[in-house]
Amino acid sequence: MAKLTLDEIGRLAGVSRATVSRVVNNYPHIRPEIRERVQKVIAEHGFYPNAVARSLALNATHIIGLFVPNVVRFIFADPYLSALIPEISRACNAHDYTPALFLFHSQDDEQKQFQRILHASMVDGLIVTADRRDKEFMPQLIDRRLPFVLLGRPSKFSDRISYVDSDNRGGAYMATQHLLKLGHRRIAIITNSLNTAADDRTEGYRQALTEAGLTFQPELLAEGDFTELSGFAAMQRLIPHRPDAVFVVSDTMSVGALRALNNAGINVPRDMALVSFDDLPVAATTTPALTTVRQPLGNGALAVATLLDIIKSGDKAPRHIIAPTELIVRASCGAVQSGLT
Amino acid sequence: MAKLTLDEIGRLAGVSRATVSRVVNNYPHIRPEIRERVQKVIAEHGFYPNAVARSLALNATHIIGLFVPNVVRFIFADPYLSALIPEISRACNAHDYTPALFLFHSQDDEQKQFQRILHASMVDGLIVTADRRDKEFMPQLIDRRLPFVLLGRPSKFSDRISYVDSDNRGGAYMATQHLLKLGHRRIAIITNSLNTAADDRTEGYRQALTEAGLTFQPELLAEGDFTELSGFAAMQRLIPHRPDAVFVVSDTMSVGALRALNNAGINVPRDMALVSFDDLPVAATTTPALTTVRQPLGNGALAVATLLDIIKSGDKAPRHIIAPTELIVRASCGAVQSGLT
DNA sequence: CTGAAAGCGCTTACAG
DNA sequence: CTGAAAGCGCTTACAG
Repeated sequence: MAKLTLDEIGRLAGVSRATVSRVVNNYPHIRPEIRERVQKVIAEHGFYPNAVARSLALNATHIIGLFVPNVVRFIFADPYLSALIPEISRACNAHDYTPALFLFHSQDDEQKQFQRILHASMVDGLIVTADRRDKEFMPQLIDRRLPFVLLGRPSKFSDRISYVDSDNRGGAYMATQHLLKLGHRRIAIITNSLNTAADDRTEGYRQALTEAGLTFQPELLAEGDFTELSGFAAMQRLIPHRPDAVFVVSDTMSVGALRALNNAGINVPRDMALVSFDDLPVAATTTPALTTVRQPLGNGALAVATLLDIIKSGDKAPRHIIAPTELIVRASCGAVQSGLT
Repeated sequence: MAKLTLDEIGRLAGVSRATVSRVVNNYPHIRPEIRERVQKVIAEHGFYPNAVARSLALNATHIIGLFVPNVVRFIFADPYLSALIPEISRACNAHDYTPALFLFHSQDDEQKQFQRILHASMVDGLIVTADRRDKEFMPQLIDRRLPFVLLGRPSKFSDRISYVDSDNRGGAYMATQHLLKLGHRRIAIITNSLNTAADDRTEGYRQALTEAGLTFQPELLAEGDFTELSGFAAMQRLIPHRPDAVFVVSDTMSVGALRALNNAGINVPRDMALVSFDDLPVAATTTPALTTVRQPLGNGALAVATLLDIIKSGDKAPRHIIAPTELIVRASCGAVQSGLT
């Protein structure tokens, strides 16, 4: 079947293409008999408006881009992206938008394509995952006035950028406070300095310590890089310093940490309390940590909703969404405590 | 900066928009001084052709869709999609195509969007992941003449469809033969009937048994559903039948199988040989099976290449790509045997 | 309520 | 080698 156009449908129904267009777009003021005549022709012959022509006329494509600089970091680290992509897809489907992928595997990729994405008008907006290398992109993105939402707190320009972030500081604060309430005093942290999420979690940890009258002990902080292996190594470095509890800023690293504890014959939770921060909106298949901070709402879906709000309202005022976290206490007490901070 | 058009660049350079278009598209027969004049204007003011207008004029969008019916199956099963998506993205980037996602989370999603994808001309082609529910889509896809490539062997219409598949039968045959050579005779299989990949792997297993003069023992076959947990349960059902080796048709299920063996105090590989089939093109972070069948080339990249070949050549003759598998022997012998079948 | 016409920003056959 | 013009398939202000 050849693709039909508005013109041809119009001819078949004995009306102009303008009228067919109006029928298709549910424009209200059309004589009922005309509307029906057109609808009948469409039902018989099938008609699907050409999306490209529509986009050109309306200057909007209904496509939003997922822009991920530095993908490699994710692929070899944790399943963040794997959870994010289906979530964004789902949210887009619900709003009749199509997600396009701009995952950059090399600096080369980035250079070559960023300008094109920015200027070719093929997307109505962008969801950008935060990365240390943000800074290169942000000024241009801001300048271009292309609607976009950052996933994660930006390290710069926060007042001029819309973003969706987890309450990393609050979650880490809850986690640490939980450990303090259990009576622990030598609470270690496995963290890193790869993104603002880790920064904020470290800050929440320190804040809880300080408020409890404890001073931060540098030897109880070990850095990883979000991989399981780095969690393992970090825990091994911590063990000699005899922590009685550890807060791990990512679930994947906590798998490694747990293994290191097992290897050392340290039983969790009997000999050592462990709380991890779960990045995944979707329930992870295996959450190894006994107690975990996680986030009930998916940031990806929030980002889509925020982006579409910006696109549709035309109001570019920056939105800052901080999604609440909750503490899931497993093992002994088994209760689920939920709380906003 | 306002977006410039061909017309405006033309005005600035004192030429027609046709000439600017030719310069931008590297049309050869242009007087050098004119070309330079135009290029200078473009360099000064910046110009990025509007992708949508271009698509309309050329009747090609340079977008290809990744069409995944029944996503849920993947999300809760194994990391197949997580590996596939970045791979497809990468291949698209390399060819200056943009991947769009059509992941369907519900039957509703599918119904609503499939027709639109098919007819709206927003994609130049589709990569479709094979699924038991293919049959609903295939006839329409074929009818519509939209170029597409199936990832996996179709259960129907194979002669009229282009597809990229792993050599599942060959790989399973190799795996089983390997176990036979090691002297095993009671070789169990953990498989399922969820897709043709599993079917073909089961067939390769049976073929190797038959050629070795063994008869297939139904009690040595257990079904799972690609999840780790199902592998665990399947292994538990097999243990009473005292296999001396087991071939697991997916890596994820083999993790579960391994756990069941551990629980039962059966040591791998000392007391029981285990070979798994690794679906992941990217080296999996943790391949638990000691010996594994895997595939060096990513099917996603092959699918992109095949699809673009169809699109660009205009030749719709079905392509059937069977990617070779190799047996990676770990543990004791440690050698890597590679072979086509 | 409906149609003719202009416009969205490109490409390219055609004429010169 | 270059430009005027038609065309891609829609939308919508304008006129009636």
